[in-house]
Amino acid sequence: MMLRISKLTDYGTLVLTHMANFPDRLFSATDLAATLGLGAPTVSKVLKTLGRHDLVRSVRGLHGGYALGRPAVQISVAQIVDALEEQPFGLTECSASAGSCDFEHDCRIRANWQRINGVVRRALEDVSLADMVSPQPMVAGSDARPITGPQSIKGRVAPDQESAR
Amino acid sequence: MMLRISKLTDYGTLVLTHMANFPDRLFSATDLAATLGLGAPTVSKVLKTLGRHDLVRSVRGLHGGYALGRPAVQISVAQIVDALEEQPFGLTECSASAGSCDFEHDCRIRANWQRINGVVRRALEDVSLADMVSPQPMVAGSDARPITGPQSIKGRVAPDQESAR
DNA sequence: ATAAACAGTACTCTTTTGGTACTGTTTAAG
DNA sequence: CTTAAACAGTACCAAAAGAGTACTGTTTAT
Repeated sequence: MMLRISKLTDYGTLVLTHMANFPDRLFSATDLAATLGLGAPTVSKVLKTLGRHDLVRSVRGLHGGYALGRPAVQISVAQIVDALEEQPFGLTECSASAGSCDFEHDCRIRANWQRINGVVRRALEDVSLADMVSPQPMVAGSDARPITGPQSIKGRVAPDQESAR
Repeated sequence: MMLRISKLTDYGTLVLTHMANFPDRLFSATDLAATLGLGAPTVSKVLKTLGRHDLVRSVRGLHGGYALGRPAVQISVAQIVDALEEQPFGLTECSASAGSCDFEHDCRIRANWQRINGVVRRALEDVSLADMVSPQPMVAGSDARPITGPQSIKGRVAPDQESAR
């Protein structure tokens, strides 16, 4: 069960998306928790972390609360992921296995993983909080498509590929 | 520490890549383990799983071993991931949180995550084992690009997205 | 002064992973 | 027909990561 974002990150997008709907209001953590059906301490934790990364702005004291740190258009999913999964980002750690990798194949593999990382990364960067809120971004007919249930590609992999190069 | 592939999957690509270098040989699990510096039982486990998904073919008995189940060009990273992370694929489970999601925002978020999933998925599909072995595939000018170190987008989010297609 | 909120730390419980052990089953070779 | 080298399958264990909670500050409007 991998290649998943953590629940915390999921909560983060939930919370932020909700807040993006009312850009002017100030939300208390308990408020948000109640509205979204999450645990109050959990939401608190998420907000605090988001605050550390300037994705939300906090107002302390009585009648305090949280608001987005900047306009929703300027917050990408990638940034949310970065904030909540304290990690340099990357599908592989690749190195961790120490002396297990640089035998003969001198890790051309790593280069390829980095390329894949790049694509994934961009996918996350290209979706903003504002997109999450507004009806149908779909940004150009580009990536929409029946990508939803691809399981049996069998034989049609690494597509046209010969035409390229 | 998420948005990572599991080590098992990492090992899988390692093993398969190595095998792809010698399409004709038959590799024993212990052989591969020794060559790649991994634990023999671990490699065995990985190979068995890969076999269940027809990514490798096994020959039993003395002098038996494993070979690729089909040409390296027809094996995508997506397929390896699918095989080794028994999971329907998807960055979020989205549903698991039961009654925590469908309040007022009626999950437009989910739709967006699915879109992101699609992009990620395609990135994984577009890299084949053959690509891992050969010098520089880079598929076509499409997804390649200076994607390597994007961190500070700040204010430039959800861009013009491709014009292409 | 007080109460409602954020801030920070530390801890616990559960799940998932990664890895190992053990017991079959198959088959070439002597 | 016995043996040894390989795959096949199951079950298990230990370590790490996630997720959530509790508790103790600090700030500030009333």
